[in-house]
Amino acid sequence: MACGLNLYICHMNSLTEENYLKALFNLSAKSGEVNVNDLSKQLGIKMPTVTSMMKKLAEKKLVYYESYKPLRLTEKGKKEAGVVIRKHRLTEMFLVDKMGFGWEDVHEIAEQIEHIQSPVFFEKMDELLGYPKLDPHGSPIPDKNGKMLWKEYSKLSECKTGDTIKLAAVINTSVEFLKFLNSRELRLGLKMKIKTVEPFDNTMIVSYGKHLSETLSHAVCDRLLVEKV
Amino acid sequence: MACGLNLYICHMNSLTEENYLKALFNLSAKSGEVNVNDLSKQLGIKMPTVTSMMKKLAEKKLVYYESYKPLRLTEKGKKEAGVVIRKHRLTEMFLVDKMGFGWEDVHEIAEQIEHIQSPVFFEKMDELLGYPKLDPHGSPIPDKNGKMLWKEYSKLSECKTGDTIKLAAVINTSVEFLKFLNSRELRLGLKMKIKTVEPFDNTMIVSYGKHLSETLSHAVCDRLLVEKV
DNA sequence: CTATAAAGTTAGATTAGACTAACAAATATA
DNA sequence: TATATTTGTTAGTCTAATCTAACTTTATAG
Repeated sequence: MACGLNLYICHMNSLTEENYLKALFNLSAKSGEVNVNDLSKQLGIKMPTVTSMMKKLAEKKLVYYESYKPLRLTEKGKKEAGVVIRKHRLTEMFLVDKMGFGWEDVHEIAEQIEHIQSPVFFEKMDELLGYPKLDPHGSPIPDKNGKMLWKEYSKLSECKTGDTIKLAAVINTSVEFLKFLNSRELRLGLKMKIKTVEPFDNTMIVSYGKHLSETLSHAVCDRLLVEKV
Repeated sequence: MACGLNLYICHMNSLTEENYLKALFNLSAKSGEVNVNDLSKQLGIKMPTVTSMMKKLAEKKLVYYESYKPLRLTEKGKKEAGVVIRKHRLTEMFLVDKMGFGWEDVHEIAEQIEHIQSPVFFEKMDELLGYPKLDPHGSPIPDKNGKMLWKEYSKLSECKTGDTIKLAAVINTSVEFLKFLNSRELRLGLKMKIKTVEPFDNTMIVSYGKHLSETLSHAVCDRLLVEKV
């Protein structure tokens, strides 16, 4: 046997396999083509290990794998990755909304809870949360079939002076970045106006809430997704 | 490295080791002396595997191990087992009180969540629950140092005709038993009176709430802990 | 007090998932 | 185009956790 948590019938993916699928899914969404090297870096696992796992996942019909070619998830692989991401994002939402954690503190915990094998557990979360569509960082929560769709957002960095926009999602979810946003009282849903864009470094001066003139570097603006109002 | 969830600094116990510690702790509490064979049966793992794990845990100063002698946890082992059991029972309490699961449905899920490595996660649970002392089955929740103490309960099976008692805990927490108790509306905290004890098979006839005359087999009464009123 | 049964151990094999070293293919650069 | 760099693969090693087969020790029953 040996199926991770010796509780369930085996055609299940191990925790390790789930992490490969998830990483591959996320990288594909971000950068189109994904190489062994990308995945290796993303997971902090050496390339030969990644190669051999790809062969294994290809056997299980979860990825298409051909030597020296880019990696691609099969439909089955996308679905299973999507389900893990669903569990991750539902968990983040639960931790923030129902347990009072800050959005900067939930990733690490969700990273573990996403591997819990218990459909009812996540269904209950979903129900208690009122079937949310987005996680605390504005990323969409895939449906039960792992299907996920992003709304069409723009980057704040692409907006123009005079635009009025609403903060919709963060691209980077590192603790440091989120703490920075906290320190400026920048939250999702916030309406803000772009007062100036410095032409030489693309720094923006924006106003929102009590903040009448806040300066945001290009690095920051490039990591914020917004909806035009 | 390879420390289970490659997130934390290593002197940590693996999920597998935690399961051995927990099983040993629980068996010791129940039956005094614990043999390799007992632990083997409890975990569904063959004896040679148990022997080798005992040697490993002895290296880590978590158990005292001598060939052919009964197994015993060290103080350190008791503490670490206690902490896992604390996480298990806090989780069960959370699942019942905060998520609306029935007491018969929480064991499997808690069995997985108990291995989550995140002190703040369990501290938050504890806080949201108001620092409970008992889990949904009436078992004590160990403190942060893994220290646990049972109140002095009697078995219902040892009570006499005419006794008035309060249901305090269940010994067996199998789904079937808990569903049986549900079907009779038997819940912890319930006050009941013993009307008759059949002398030949120790069946009891009891009354409580709307149930004026309910018959409970010895097998049932022997798995219920009660407080005398 | 032996003989058998039960419990425990040793030795060796297996699997998943990781690694390094060495080689091969693809890509970029001079 | 030739060479160097980056990327990818192969082969082989390692560890944790499991197993089976065979042997040993302790307990049990005549």
